[in-house]
Amino acid sequence: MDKSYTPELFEKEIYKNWLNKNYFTTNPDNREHYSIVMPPLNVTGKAHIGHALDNTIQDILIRTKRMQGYNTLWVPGTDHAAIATEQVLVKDLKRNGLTKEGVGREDFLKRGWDWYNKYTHVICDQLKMLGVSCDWSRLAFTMDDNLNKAVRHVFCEYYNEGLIYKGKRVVNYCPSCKTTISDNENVHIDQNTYLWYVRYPFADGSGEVVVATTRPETLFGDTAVAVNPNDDRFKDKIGKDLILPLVNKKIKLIGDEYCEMGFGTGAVKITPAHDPNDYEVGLRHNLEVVNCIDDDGKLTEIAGQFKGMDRIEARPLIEKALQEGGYLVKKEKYKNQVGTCERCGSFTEPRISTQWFVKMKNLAIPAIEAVKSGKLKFHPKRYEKTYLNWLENIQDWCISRQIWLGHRIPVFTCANGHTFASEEDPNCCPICQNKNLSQDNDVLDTWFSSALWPFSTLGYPNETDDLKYYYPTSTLVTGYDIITFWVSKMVFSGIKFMKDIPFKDVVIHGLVRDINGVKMSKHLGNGVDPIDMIDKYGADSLRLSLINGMSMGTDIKYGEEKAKETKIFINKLYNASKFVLQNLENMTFVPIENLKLQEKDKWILNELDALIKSVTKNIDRYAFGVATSNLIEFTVSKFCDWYIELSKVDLYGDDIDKKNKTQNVLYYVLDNLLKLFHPFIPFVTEYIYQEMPHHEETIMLTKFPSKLKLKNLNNNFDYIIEVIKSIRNARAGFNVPDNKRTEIYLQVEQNKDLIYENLSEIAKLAYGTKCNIVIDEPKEKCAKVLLEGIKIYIPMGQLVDSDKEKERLKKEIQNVKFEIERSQRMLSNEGFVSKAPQNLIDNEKIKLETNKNRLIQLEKEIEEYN
RNA sequence: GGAAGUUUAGCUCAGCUGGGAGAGCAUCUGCCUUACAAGCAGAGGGUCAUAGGUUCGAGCCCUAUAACUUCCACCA
Repeated sequence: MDKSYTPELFEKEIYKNWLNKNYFTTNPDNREHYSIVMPPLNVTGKAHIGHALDNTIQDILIRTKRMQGYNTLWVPGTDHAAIATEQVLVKDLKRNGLTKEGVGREDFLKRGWDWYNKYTHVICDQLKMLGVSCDWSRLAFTMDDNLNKAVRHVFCEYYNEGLIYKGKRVVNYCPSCKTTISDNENVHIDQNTYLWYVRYPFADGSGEVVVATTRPETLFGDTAVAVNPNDDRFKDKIGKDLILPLVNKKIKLIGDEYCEMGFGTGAVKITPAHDPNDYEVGLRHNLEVVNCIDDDGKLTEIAGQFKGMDRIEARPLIEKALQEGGYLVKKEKYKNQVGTCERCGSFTEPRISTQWFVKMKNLAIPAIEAVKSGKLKFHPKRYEKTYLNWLENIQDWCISRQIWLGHRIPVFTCANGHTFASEEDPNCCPICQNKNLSQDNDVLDTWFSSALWPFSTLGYPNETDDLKYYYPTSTLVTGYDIITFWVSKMVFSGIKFMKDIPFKDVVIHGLVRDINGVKMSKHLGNGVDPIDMIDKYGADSLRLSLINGMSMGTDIKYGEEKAKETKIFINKLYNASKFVLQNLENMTFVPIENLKLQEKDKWILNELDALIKSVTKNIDRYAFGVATSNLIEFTVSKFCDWYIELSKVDLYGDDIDKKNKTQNVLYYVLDNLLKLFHPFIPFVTEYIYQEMPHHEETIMLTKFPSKLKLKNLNNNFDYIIEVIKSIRNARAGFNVPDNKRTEIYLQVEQNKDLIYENLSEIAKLAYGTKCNIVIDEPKEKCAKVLLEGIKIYIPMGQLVDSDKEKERLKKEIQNVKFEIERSQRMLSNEGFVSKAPQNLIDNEKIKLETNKNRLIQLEKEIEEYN
């Protein structure tokens, strides 16, 4: 082994070997299954740190379950990310002086496929660097033939059941991406703008109505002004005609509850084409729908002189025109929220258009029930609220997008006007056999295909063995940001088409933010590149740094420092392993249960047993951050700081039997520790494991440690640790440098066997040359340490300062007195004595007794100084 | 406007069903002890946001308050 941990020397090689040996590939058998479908990766570029987190968590689960004997399947996959990819391609075309319309749909789609073929392996290779143990032979893509088939099948099922319909709705439209976007993709941001007060005169000259608006450019699409029917100010004027400023068209003043009485001027302009509420009002009052903004976000003909201008840019000019026409009453500063496109950031326009929808009400009901009944669980539980809240207020799902990349809506119309959905591309109309067919131009929302992910990747709509065996999957791991986007859609789709929920546990993690808690973005350049971290610190360091200390569902502040710190820890583990391996020469392997263990051995095995329990428990409850903290704590503070140091006594000693015993324990503990660590840091554990004697082919297929079968591990070796620590403390109190070793004298009253067994250990770890058992106090000038059942003398000649020593004793007396008081207070509290558990009370009594004895000793001691 | 989360050492955060406050980094002191100086040993540092309440006992449960963060929502 190299001097220190150098992951770049072995990570790639190890992964290649795992792949070659097909360890990740699996098929149905008679074991219990554990399956996960990977949230599909967007084929738009590089993996980001969120991918690293999400996939590390999944890999931890898969690797643990695999070692625990389950048939573990992890299906990887990619998503066509229609809008994002289309944008990139359009930009690319533009650079070459082309347009998508220019090259045509067919050619454009071909370019899409070229893109996917080119970039799929980029992101997959990056995941491989992370060490993910998914079954690459099953890599799925949302536009694969089979997934395509699933999408069309599902669409037709919905369609034929009447759950899909075409309708007019006001939807969010991004003029820059030139497509409809879902409510979820419409991001509201705060905006400082103005409120324009505009005068709408009555046609008969009998005064005016003033309305306030934040969007004067939509004025051209106004087809009414609404007031509250109970508003005395306007009551009798309802039904009269108003003149629409600039357009000089007559529109009606209508009464509608939608207009709140106390709000604003009491009157609101109604633009059915460009506001969802106004559209509703329009329906109630049979208003005309006038589009004044076109597909490009430009004003239409109705805007007269402003025709062809961008809606936002036209604003100041419209304001000017209103002013000149005497229509502008005033303009005041105003703060409100506007919708922007999640992808490109441009202002979105609510817009009336014809779209395809899925009726959601009935689909949502069983999806709600699945969570409420406890069949489907979220971890942490609080995210069930997000999920339920959304489903309980569900709106119909707009599934059509006006782009080309993606699954084209399989609805056809023949020359005779028959419309039908078809799973296969049809030759003729099933009603009239007419061969002149045209297909709907829109494609489906990408979430339509990802909604089917847990079963489409397993072969649906075919009834495959995979589907029978692995569905429902076990766990879904994802961020809280797509609970509504994706998780909920998979649940109702699964229930609808597979008659069962798609997974039993949903594990929600937080977002990875930068070290200041700011969301990482290209724009800010504050992103941490996971590949960069892997290059610098190794994949294991990246993985562990993301997981350690994390608590599920809350955001992580992440900076390079964390990977750096983690690498230092892994180096420690690496070196401890190296120490063990270097000292196993001539070891006679003995099964641990056949060894006659020493107290220190029992102690470390006891600690190991506790570790196994807590790691297993915390993985089961998805508290990975706690599991790794425990592992690290054990490694550093138990194994390295104590057991390895203690082991040196026997390893370097003359007693062959003791040496062999210690070698076996070291081996046993390291072997278990590596296995416990493997799911979290797979590479380095495999690397070290391969250096171990008696190893199997790979650590990843070994059995995950379970509770030790050893008996009688209980012991009080902690007492020895206390002895050693108190000697170190006493020395430090006198500023004795660590390299100045002294003899140590012990007056032993209790725990004699334990102490005698560990005399060399105490000497070694407490900077002693030797421990001597004495009956009487030594004549030399010594620092004294008094513990329960033992008096320790450290001869330090000139270094001992009686005043200092007295100070130290005084301080100790103070502490002990405080402890005694505390115990007495508790034990004299009747409530405590009558209600607290017995073991607590007993403990307290013992403590009180011990401290009382100690106080007597200490006081005697200080007496001697005086 | 509705909802959720966070608030613990100088910094980043752990702390499972309530039973004497923890880690890492940073700081200070001493050590190149043959696994590791990317290290070892020791030390300092916290009215667990505030105010009440429940309890024999509260970082943890309840109620208010404050600050920050996030999600959802069509208010001109």
